[in-house]
Amino acid sequence: MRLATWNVNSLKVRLPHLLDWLASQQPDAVCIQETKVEDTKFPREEIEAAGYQVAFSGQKTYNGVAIISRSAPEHVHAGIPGFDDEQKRVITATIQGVRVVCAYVPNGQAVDSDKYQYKLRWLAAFEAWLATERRSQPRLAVLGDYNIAPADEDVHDPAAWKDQVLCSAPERAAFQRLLGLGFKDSFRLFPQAEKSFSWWDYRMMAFRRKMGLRIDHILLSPQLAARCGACQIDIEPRRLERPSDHAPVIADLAD
DNA sequence: ATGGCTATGTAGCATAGA
Repeated sequence: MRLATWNVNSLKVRLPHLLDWLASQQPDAVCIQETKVEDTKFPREEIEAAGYQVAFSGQKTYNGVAIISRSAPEHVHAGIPGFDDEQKRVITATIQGVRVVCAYVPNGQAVDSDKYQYKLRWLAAFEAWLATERRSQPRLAVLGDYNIAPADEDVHDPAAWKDQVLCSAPERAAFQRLLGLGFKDSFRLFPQAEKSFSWWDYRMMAFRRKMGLRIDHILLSPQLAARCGACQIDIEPRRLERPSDHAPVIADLAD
């Protein structure tokens, strides 16, 4: 089973890239973030024509998440239960017996901002919910844009990013608490090239200069981690015309 | 160098991203 996550930064603009990528990579399920589209305007037909099914939770302009899968998504649920949030950041579905959580963690803007406080509150609610899910779902995968670079090796310039949003100690601690629930960061289950990143700023030719961060992650419960044979970041879509600023991350699980 | 791109909503720029 091939699982993937990709922040597309507008599903409308990136739909051609996504359809090409589905055809070339043949994933079984893809978690999409920043669709930026209302549910009534979701491009369902185009994706279904490519042989995939969809579950989505979106809004105008901002946020928005979707799960695209070969087989029918079952037991679909949007949001974090018990956490009141107008921002559409989570959708969950069972696919081929795997409970798949697609998450778009708040960016946080700056460590001294209200949005940063919202990010930390959001992460606390997310952790509490995943702790309960872990008990009932042995095959649990949490994919998405975490907006957290877990360690300095995930940052092109750790000194410049020290204590900045995406890299601050409270955010990294929140990420470690998720790992503390028993999840594995699938990317780090394997040897990886240095300067492996999943996001590069649009400005300053950051991609060409390899100035990025690794903030998109695939967390796997122990039972799934034991089945994981590979995890990679596919930077090819970042080279295209009018790319998303994020690259997809792919994990392969043995059947 | 505190900018530098890009997308959206909306018709000039403001907001947000990371």
